[in-house]
Amino acid sequence: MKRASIKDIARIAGVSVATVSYVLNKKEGQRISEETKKKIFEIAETINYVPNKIAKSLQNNKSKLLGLIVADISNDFYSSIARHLEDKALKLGYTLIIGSSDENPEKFAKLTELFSQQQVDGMIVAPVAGSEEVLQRLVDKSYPLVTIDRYLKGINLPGVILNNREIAENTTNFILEKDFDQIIYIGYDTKLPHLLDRQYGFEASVKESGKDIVTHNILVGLENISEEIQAKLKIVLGENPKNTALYFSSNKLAVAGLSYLQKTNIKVPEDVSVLAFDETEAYQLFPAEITYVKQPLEEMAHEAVQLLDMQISQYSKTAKKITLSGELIIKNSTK
Amino acid sequence: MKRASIKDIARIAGVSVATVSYVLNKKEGQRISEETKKKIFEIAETINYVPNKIAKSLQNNKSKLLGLIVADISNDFYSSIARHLEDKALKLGYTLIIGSSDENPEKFAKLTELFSQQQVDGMIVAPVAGSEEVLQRLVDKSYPLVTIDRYLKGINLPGVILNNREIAENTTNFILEKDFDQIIYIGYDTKLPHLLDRQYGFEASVKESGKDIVTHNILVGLENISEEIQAKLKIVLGENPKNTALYFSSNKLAVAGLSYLQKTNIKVPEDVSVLAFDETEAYQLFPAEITYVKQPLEEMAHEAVQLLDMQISQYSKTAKKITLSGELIIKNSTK
DNA sequence: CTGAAAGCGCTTACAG
DNA sequence: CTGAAAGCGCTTACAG
Repeated sequence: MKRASIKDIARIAGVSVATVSYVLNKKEGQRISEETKKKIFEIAETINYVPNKIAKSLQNNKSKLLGLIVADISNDFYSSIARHLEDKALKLGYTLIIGSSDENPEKFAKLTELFSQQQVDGMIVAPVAGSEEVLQRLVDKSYPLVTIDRYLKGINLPGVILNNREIAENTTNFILEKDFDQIIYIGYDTKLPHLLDRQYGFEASVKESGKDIVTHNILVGLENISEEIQAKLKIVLGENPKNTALYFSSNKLAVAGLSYLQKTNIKVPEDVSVLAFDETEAYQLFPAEITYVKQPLEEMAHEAVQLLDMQISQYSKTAKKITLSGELIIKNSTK
Repeated sequence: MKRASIKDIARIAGVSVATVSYVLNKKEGQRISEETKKKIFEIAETINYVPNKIAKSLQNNKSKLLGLIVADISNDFYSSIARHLEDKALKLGYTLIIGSSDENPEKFAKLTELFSQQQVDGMIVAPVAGSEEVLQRLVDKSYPLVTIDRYLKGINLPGVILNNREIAENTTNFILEKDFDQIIYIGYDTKLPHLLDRQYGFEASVKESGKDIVTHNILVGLENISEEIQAKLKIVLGENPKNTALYFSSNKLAVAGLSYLQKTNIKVPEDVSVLAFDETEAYQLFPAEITYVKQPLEEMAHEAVQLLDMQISQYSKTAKKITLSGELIIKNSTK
């Protein structure tokens, strides 16, 4: 069906499209008679007029669309962020286009291209390894952009980030104080700086403590996380682990690891203590309540949208970074 | 910055915009010299030309945007669906705009309005109670639309749905065969037909079986699901439940309920058996593996996008419904 | 083989 | 108080 346009209204009302446009946009300055206004509103109502934002976009070069690229929208962490971003964006009149990169730089590049074609006013991205060039190109074109969750080395992008290194150090110190015989860091085999920061923070704290303690790093790929973690935990923990701490650097890893502890009947926190990054409702189903690092997701979303909106409105063109603090929520999985 | 347009290319190449447009869109019929073609492609490349889909949209009345409205994108179930929809949509050249309704008909209406203004080519919606009128209006305007997960009474919309009633009956029969003393259905206090179908299916099967068995319905609101379920389970299960089955009609409910069993140390499946609708990775952390009804999410997404695309392309204007079957995945939470 | 021109649905500076 | 007209970046039927 053909949708009603401003032209239809003008024709029916017997005025010009300009007048209709002025009235519908409630422009001051232009003084239109109350009578005409009323007539126009009535007609718009009855013929079910819906403004065509596309036409408006073309005119004023603002689509009111924001592109969001995450690794995978079905991941708890990202869908929570997406939800908060959606709310914040809506408040400023933006709607969200989403795409999942699957950690694939080609797909990431394709999504930026697609979004760019769709004329999004800006993008919020969780960059993948190998996407430096694509992002640099966007920045060079001064495309409004803000990173979230992640950041890349060797390229300076505006973004909101967690104090990964610092919170990793603090939380590792928290663990160290408890005098475990063995501490195991479970992370990703990755080049992504935000994850490496967690790992290095962990390692630095252990080293600094000067404690004579056994540590292991279990680093897994992105495929078969569960299988890999379970196999490696089996080796490192052995049959009868005692006085050991597990430090998981993400909720996905934690779920995989906890599942193993569950199956093998290893007691938390009696035998093994557990600390994890990020929340997930899954923790509710584990016998012990999990001590975790809480990321301020809502605040992150708020700052990200804010930062982006400022770039879009030209208030700011600098690669401003906002660092937010994680918070250790201590439960009973760490004795 | 000003983005390069087709006009810039034309000017530099010394040809008309029409020629550029033909070349860039690889239109046959128009026969342009290889030389001109090559020149145009080169210029497009060097000045970093990105086509403006907005302009194209205005011209051909196709935005290649699909609107997705779910109850809450941060919900596991919907973010999984969203992921599949994203993939399917991308294959057909569409990108996805998302919005969360929060079960609020006003917000739902606002989102449809917003998406409509953004000229989405069609919408995939999980309708909320009270959104009948808004949806009817869209249908009347023959706006391409398909429902997913949910459906409403008294309005005939194209959509893909689960065989809720049937799978509820079948799975209830599965439970009934096991001769429990008590079976408890945990569902929502709702008017949403897809959930009522599950409840009625359960009730019908129990009745039909003619078994002299105690049944309870625990129906909760949307706020404080956990607290409400836990309080009610406490009353119904008592201190020392035996030979009882719990039938959860969603994964959210199941997580809340399982969390309670966990805390109160009620053994699954020794004392209480559990069956739930939908998966969630959270189940991994529960001591017993949960028997659940698996919805074919990928297939649903596929059919939904297909159905929508057919409407958009005018192949089909009928309110076609596609019903897919749930599958009972039997694990050891049901003894 | 290529171009001039109209048009998609709006906005807005300008004129009256 | 209101309208004619140009323009946003494209596409496409038509003419040559």
